[in-house]
Formats: sequence, structure tokens, C-alpha cells
Amino acid sequence: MEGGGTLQEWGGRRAVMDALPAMDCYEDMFKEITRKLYGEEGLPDVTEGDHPSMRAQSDYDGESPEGGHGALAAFGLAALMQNGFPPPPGMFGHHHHLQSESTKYRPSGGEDKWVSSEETLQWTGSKIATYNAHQKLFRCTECECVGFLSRVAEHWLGTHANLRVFQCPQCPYASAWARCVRMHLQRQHNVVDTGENNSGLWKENPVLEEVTKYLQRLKNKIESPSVQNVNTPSTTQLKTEFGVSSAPQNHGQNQNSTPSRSSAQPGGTENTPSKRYCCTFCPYATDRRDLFTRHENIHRDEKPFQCYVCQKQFNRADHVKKHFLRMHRDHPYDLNRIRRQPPKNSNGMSYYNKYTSPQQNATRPQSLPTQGQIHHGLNIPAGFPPPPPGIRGVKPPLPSPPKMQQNGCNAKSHGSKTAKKKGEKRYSCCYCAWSGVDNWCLKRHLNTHLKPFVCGLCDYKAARSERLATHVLKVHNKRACGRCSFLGEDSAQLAIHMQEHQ
DNA sequence: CAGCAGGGGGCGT
DNA sequence: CGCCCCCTGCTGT
Repeated sequence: MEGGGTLQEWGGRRAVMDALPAMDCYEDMFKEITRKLYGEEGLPDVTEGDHPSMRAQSDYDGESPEGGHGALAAFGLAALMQNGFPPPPGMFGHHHHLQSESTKYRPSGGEDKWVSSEETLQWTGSKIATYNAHQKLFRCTECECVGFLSRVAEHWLGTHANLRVFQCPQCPYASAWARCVRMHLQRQHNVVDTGENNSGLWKENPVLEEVTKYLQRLKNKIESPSVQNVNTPSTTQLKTEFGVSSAPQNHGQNQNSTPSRSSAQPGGTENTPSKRYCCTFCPYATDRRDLFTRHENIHRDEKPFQCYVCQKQFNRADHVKKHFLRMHRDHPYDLNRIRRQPPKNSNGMSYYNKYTSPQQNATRPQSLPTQGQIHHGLNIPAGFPPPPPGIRGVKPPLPSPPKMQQNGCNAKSHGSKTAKKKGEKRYSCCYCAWSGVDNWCLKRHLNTHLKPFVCGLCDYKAARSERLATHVLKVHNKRACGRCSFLGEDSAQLAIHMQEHQ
């Protein structure tokens, strides 16, 4: 298949969403997805919306018309209708299916005649949507969502291709939904973007243009078969379709051109478009496959390693070693004892695959982390799924050693427990006689001299962001973001803002 | 304010 | 795979 490389990556990303990370490489993932999409199963089992990381990726995306699941969730339907979608016909009880001959024409008369294109998008093999000339509406072939051209194109790209084609012109934020970017612009940059006079939401993404042109050709063909391909929408028309104005240039000239790697995958539309591997769930991108694989484990919540002294679990072996050298320096460190499970079991399944069987995945959303959920590591025997991702900073009650004992261990090993300490290296302040154990301590100490956190409403300066936040709250009755200069009117507004930092 | 542990990314091997 | 670096959150002073 032409453009197989791109589709391969696309398929790989779908594979991640399909919770098939046991595949040892993207090639295998692609094969699996191809089998799912076009093989005997015939319908995808997209579960990206079930992934906690996916849910946290963006509050705007959370407001997106789709919940990320192939089936329309209740709120997704409501959002769709809010966006101008008529209620999807037969959505209740319908099952997913790709376009087939049997679904080309509906038996309910001419008014319900949904016609598909004879061509398919080369890089996906999908026919995207069918068109009903009577209703002048498109219907997604994968989930039967119904809407106008731009909406269905946006829906398909965002839901079934998982692409974020709309880019904030002022920051790296991108979304699959134009209105989400408009909302982001309004909230974060105080730019009221009506969709008619906005500042370039249409990301430089030939895929959007390709899909839109594809649907337009389908529409033209059905409504005016004799003039097909004449009314292929221009770039300006496309921008109008999506309510955007300033589109970048150099879009794909060939309508069937294979999308570039950077634009064909969501990560390619992130702030690091040149990276080869881009995470579906967060903005992370890298050129190294091994780093990407390691990063993916973060979103899988697996902790295959554990400290054999205190049973604390880790997702990386080097973290176990670092922990061990910090906390249990009196014990001999044995690399062979830190793995909770062998890398491969007798069936050749990886550790992760073992615990992410379809049954496991089905119950995964119920194990989403919530406030107050604390993992008692000692109660989880080896061989059981790792706990939900712990809330950062909440330390589970470990069986041993108790906190005081840990501190005693630290105190005992002070001065020699790390290479840093071994070398007696100290980081000295240039303004005073202070010296610290690491560079970060020095940085933080320097803030006491420099006070880089300046209140935007008065002359107050603070050495720490939390101090400034306290000041802003007490003096100005506003909620300050610890990561940027945002000031919220109340905690709810700040909470919404903080989600964007995810 | 500073020490500390945990976690994530980059990089070399 | 392991090391180093950086950052964050928690905790004690």
C-alpha cells in the first residue's frame, strides 16, 4: 500500500488506543490493527477514551464532541447535537462497521440513501463517510455519526484518525476540534475567535485538506455527477468550511498524496513536529524508539520492578537501583531480584500483555485514580495487576522500614550514599555562603535572592511560586497558577486552567 | 528554607 | 541497560 509507512504509524497509534501494547514493535501493532480494521473482526475497539492519561490530556478535548470511543457515549451524543449534528440514525444498538456494500444503500427509500465513494483514502483505506443527497448530510462510515461536511471531516480526523489538526496560533496547544482551540484562545490568550475572523486555527495539515476534498468530491459526484471534480474545494473554501481564515501554505498538491509523517500522526502536530515518535496521550516526542517505548510504559501504569527490601514498586529498573542506594544501602543490591515478573512468561506474553488482557482492559476504567485512592503496596502480591497510578506525593504505607527508620538510614548513609555525596561535591551560592547538595537546591536557593515570582497586580516579589500564590489569594483574592502568570477569579477557574497544563 | 525521594527525559554503551 | 540531570511534591526545621 502506498504510504504504508504513514499508515503504519497511524495504525500503530490506533493499536495503542486499542490497548494492544503487547506488540513488541509497531510493525506487529500495525498488522494487528490492519487485521482488526479489515479482517474478520471488521470493527475497531477503540478504547483510548478509557485511558486515564487520555482523559487527562486536555480539558478541551474532554469537551470534544467525541468521547474517544467508537461508540457514541451519552455525552458525546449530546455534544454532537449541540454542535449541530442531528441525532445519529440508529445509533442506539448499532454496531460499528466499516463501509461495506451492504451499507451503501439503505433500504428505507430514497430519503435514506447513503452513498459511499468509490475511492478510498490511500493512507487509511477508509471511505470516511457516506453522503445523503436528500438530507445533504454526511455519515461517518465507522460510527454512523451524521453531520455536515466539515463536521464529519473534523469528527473522523479527531475520533478515528486521532489527529489534532487545529493549532493554537499562540502556543503549542492543538486539538482535534476547532471549537476547542477557539475556546482555548479565548480562555488563555483572551482572543475572541468567532470562527470568521480568527488567527489561523487550521493547522498546516494536508490530511484535513485531503479528507475535506474527498468528502467534497463525494458530494459533487452524487449531486452533480457530470461536474464531478470540478468543484473541488479550494484552500479558501476549506478554511471557510472550518471557520478559519489564515491557513498556512504548501498543502499537499496531490489529492491522494500520502500525508507527511509529521502531519499524519498526532504527535507530528505537536510542538515538536520533527520528532519521529510522538505520544498519543501527551505532548512527548522523541526520535529514539527505545525512549518512546520507555515513555509509553508511563501511560500503562505498569510497575514491573520492585525493591526486594521494602516491596515498593517501580516502573524502571534504574529507579529501583536509585531507590535502593538511597534507602537500603546497607543491603547488597542484586539486579536479578528487582523484577516482579519475568520479562516473558511461558506463553511469550510480556508482563504488560499479561495484565492487559481484554478482560483486564474492560475493567480498567473502574480503576482510574481518584483522590484519596492509596495503594497499599504490601497487599498486592506479585502476579496481580499493579495499582492505579498513585497520586504524586502520596506515599503508600510500606511494611518496612517505617519513616523514622528510613530517615535513620538516610542519616546513616549521608555523605556517601550517592556518587554526588561520595565526591563531596557541593553547590555554592554566589551571593552568600550557602552551599547545597545538588544543583536544584542551588537554583531554589538562588531564588531567595532573586525572587523571580513577581505579582502582576502589585510590586510583591516572592522566591517561590506558592508564596506568590498565597499572596495573590490573600491580597488580591485571585487564584494564581504556579506554572504561568494566569490569575483565576476562583478555584474552579484555576482548576480549568491547570488542566491545560496537563 | 532546605533535604529528600520519586519520577521522567536525554544520552552513551 | 544504566547513569546523569532535572523537576516536583512532601516533610522537617
